[in-house]
This record gives sequence, C-alpha cells and structure tokens, in this order.
Amino acid sequence: MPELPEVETTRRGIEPFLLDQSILAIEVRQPRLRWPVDLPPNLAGSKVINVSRRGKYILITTHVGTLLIHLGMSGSLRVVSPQTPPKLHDHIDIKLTGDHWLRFNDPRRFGSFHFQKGDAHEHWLLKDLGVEPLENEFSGDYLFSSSRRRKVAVKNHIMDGKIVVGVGNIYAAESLFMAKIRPATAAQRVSRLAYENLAQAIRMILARAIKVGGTTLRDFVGSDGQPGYFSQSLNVYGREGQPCRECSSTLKGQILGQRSTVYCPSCQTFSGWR
DNA sequence: CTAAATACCTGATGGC
DNA sequence: TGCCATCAGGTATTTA
Repeated sequence: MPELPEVETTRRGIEPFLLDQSILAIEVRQPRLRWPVDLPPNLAGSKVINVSRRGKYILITTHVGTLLIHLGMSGSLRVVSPQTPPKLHDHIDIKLTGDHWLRFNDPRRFGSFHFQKGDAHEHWLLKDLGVEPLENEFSGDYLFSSSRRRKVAVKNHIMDGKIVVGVGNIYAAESLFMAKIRPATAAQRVSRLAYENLAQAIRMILARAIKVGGTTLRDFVGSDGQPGYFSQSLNVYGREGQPCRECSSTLKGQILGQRSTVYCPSCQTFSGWR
C-alpha cells in the first residue's frame, strides 16, 4: 500500500509525464471515492506547472488551481497510452497532451480527488497537517515538545498526522524497533533522548524506503510487478511470533489504538521513566 | 483541549 | 468446494 515513500516515488514517476503538459479532459467513471469527486470543468485546457507532495497527498498544480490526490490504502496512479481500455477499479483518467493518460486505480476507494483554487496549502485537508518527517522542522525536540500532554501510546503519537505526516503503521513499528522503544509507552513519558533516537530512526527508515521505492513501482508506464522491496527489510511488522533478527526473542503482537503492532520484548525495553 | 470509537471499502485469509 | 466472518489500513468525523 502507498506509504509516504511510495507516494513520493509515484510523484517522481509521474512528474515527467505531467510537467508542462496540458490537461485535455478528465474522465471520472466512478465518482464515489472517499469523498464524491467533483472537479471543475476548467481543469480541461489548463497546463500543469508543478507536481509536488504534502504528506501523502500528491499535488498537481495547473494555472487554474491544484488537484489534490490521495491514494488511500489501495490507490495507484499509472501512466498509460491513450485509449488503453480501463480495467476493474480504474476510476479516473486524466488525459494529457504528450500522448499520455494518467490513470487512477483504487479497489477500496479510500483515495480522493479534490480541487483547490489558489494556494493548495489552504485546503482544509492540508492546512492542519503536521510537519514533514524529512524536513528540518522535524526533530527529537519537536516530538518531545509536542507530546508533553499526550497520554496516548508513543506509537499513536508518531502516527498522528497532525503531529507528523507520513508515518503509517508499518513505519511506526519499524522506527520504534530501531529506536528500541516500547510502542505502548505513553507519549508524555518518553524522554528527550529517546525522541531524538526515534526521530533519527524515522528519518532513516523513510529515506531508505524512498531510495528503494523505485523498485516497487519501477516503471509506471510498463506493467506492474509489485514484489515488496520492503518486506525483506522489515524487522518487526508482520512478524509476530517470529524470532527477532537482533536477539532471537519471539516478537510480540499488541493492539494499540485499534491498530496491531509488533515489537521485540527484549530489544525494545525503553518505556519511559519510573 | 485530549482521546477513543466509528465510518468508509474491497480483497485476502481462516474457519467450518 | 463454498460461504461467512474477520482483518487490514489512512484519516476525517463523531462522541465522550
């Protein structure tokens, strides 16, 4: 599923086919996504001037405004040749000059398309988002100071998009393993030093995943192939009951905030003070 | 303000 | 083999 690294990989993959091209038409075959898709007619005829990302949103900016695309859990964007017949769950086509169509597929329809005139960052979906984990504002200090009143598990804290964007269930579990922190620890009890380690771990893991992200979604124009680049580097996620790669202890599963998590009871010992 | 629960959706998986 | 229940997962929204 698309995590921040895959969204970024998608962005990089589609950018060359969009930049400086004009939108000829948009065909919405299934408007019932997370929110009903309702795009202005004047997008047709507009020219793409920027392709960026905020959190897990892909922003396609034209001279009339910005298209905000979220891939949800199962969404994907592919570049296809014009007139390629749509397959199951191919919900939206953006037909471009340059002989390419951008095609959105999303079986579970948790994804979304929005349009915002003017500054996209003022859109209600973006305006309250937390910091980008790979930008400078994100740090151990930031995690520390933003968690002083928070009793939720530290795992939930770093998964909160109002705090920091892009850290999903997988990366949260992996980062906590790398930082040797027990996922259930109350956020407000995690020390500054531990948050420093955690911020470092999040950065490192996301950056590494982006680096290999190209593997997952290698060529957007060609066929798919989706063997997880990632699965092999997972230390805890999805490995409940299996031996820790570091110490061979049996990895434990737990439910935190309705989300399953896995950790090593012997490596991840940090659980706050007292 | 924080936090926990709920809703959205389909495909994969496990139990019988 | 078929069918039903369960789970997965991001995040806005509702409820406490």
